[in-house]
Amino acid sequence: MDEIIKCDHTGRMSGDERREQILRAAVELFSQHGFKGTTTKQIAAASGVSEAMVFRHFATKDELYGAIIHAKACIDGVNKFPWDGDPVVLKALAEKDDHAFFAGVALAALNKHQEDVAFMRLLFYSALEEHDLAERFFHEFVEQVYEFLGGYIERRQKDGVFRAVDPRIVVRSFLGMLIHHSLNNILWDKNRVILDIPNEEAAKNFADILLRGVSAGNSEAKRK
Amino acid sequence: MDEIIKCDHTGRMSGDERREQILRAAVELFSQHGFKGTTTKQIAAASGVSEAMVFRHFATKDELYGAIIHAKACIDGVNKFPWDGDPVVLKALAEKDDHAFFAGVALAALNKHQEDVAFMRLLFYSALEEHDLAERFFHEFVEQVYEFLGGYIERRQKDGVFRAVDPRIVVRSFLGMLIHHSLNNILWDKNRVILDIPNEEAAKNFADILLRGVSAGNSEAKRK
DNA sequence: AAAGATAGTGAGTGCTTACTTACTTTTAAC
DNA sequence: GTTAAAAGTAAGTAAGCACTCACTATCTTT
Repeated sequence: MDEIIKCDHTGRMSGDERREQILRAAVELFSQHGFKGTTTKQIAAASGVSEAMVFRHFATKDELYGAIIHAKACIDGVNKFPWDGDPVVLKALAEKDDHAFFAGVALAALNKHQEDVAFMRLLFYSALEEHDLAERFFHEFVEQVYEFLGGYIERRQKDGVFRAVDPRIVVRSFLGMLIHHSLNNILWDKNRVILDIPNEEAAKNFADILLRGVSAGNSEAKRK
Repeated sequence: MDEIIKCDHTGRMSGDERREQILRAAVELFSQHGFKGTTTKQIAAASGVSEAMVFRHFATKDELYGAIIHAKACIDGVNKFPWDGDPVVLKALAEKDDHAFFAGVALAALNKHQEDVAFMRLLFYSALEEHDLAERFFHEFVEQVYEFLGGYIERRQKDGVFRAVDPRIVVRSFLGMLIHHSLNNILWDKNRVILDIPNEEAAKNFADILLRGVSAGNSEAKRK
């Protein structure tokens, strides 16, 4: 009869609601202090419940970590490219508009990094601590990015637009620019002392440098 | 009279010797498991002494970490560029041989990263855990790299050889290629599944892409 | 209103942590 | 050869850790 939306953060919650809240708190804390640097007590406090409740939902701390991986991988879409469905990128891809394509990919990636700092930090912690997330992320996501971007570059090489370089080196260079830029903003230069530019500008510049860097030369044809 | 060199690793050591051994063990362990993931018991065991000895040399775990920072920063030369004193880079710098310069810088950096994986990991842990090392490294090293490389780029722009781009973006792109490549090899793709090339080749390719990417062009500019 | 299920807790468990104390062994200077 | 400093340790300590258990409060179903 009365289907009141439960938005009170204080009282008793349904199992699923509480489970998600614990998960959210754990993501935040693990991303801030790492797996070993976060205590179950902290997680309980951040979720507004007793420690016992945390262990009712997740048998061990490791299982909680595993659930985070699952949630991030399946729901949040680790398997999905940040530029998936982006009309600008899609159009550029179809029309072989190199600059729009690489700038679009770059912008989508930079925006994603900026929006989900917690996930970025989690990813780096998991790589250092050698948890599953890092390996999984690498195989399920990074390798596909190399395939996708590398494939595009290969096609453009066949078109005679890009010069002959190992496409994987080109992808590495490009991802290097993007990820290093985001990493700088997240980890080292949070106040953007060295370089403070909007993502749009950064994306354009990175795409520009890369494309000029791999173009077959200006005298030749551009499009086939 | 008898000045026998002490090289036995088993028996009693002088204070300084033991201190250094503890430091070495701590560097290795902190770089592997992070600050919070390493116990003083582990450090003691790895140094071949009791835990009490660790605390005789370093009053707290934090002080031990501080000593590592100091050692890495002052002795190991965080303030020094990996390419400092490199004859190839020096010659290229004097002769304004752009490709030799950037390839030389890249190679020196990549080699340094490969040789001192422990330091790289320590640096990333400290950035995530927000210890002093990260901030110090940034201010005492990274900012100088931007100044050094940015200065070179600026000069070449005045020479009319490089096109007009914010030099800091160029530096970020270049460092991005280098650091991301090393990071990939250290953290994610240890078996070099995606890309397995010697540092020389990587350095050449990165320099190549960057230089073509920022060159003023032999006939005409491309955009704008 | 009774009953069963579920949300929730306080007060533990045994183990590990960073750090200490009281004590013994080795070295070296006189 | 005595002695005093320095190298070294075994056996602690209190606090903190992941995790448990016995129990209560609240909701839902009938």
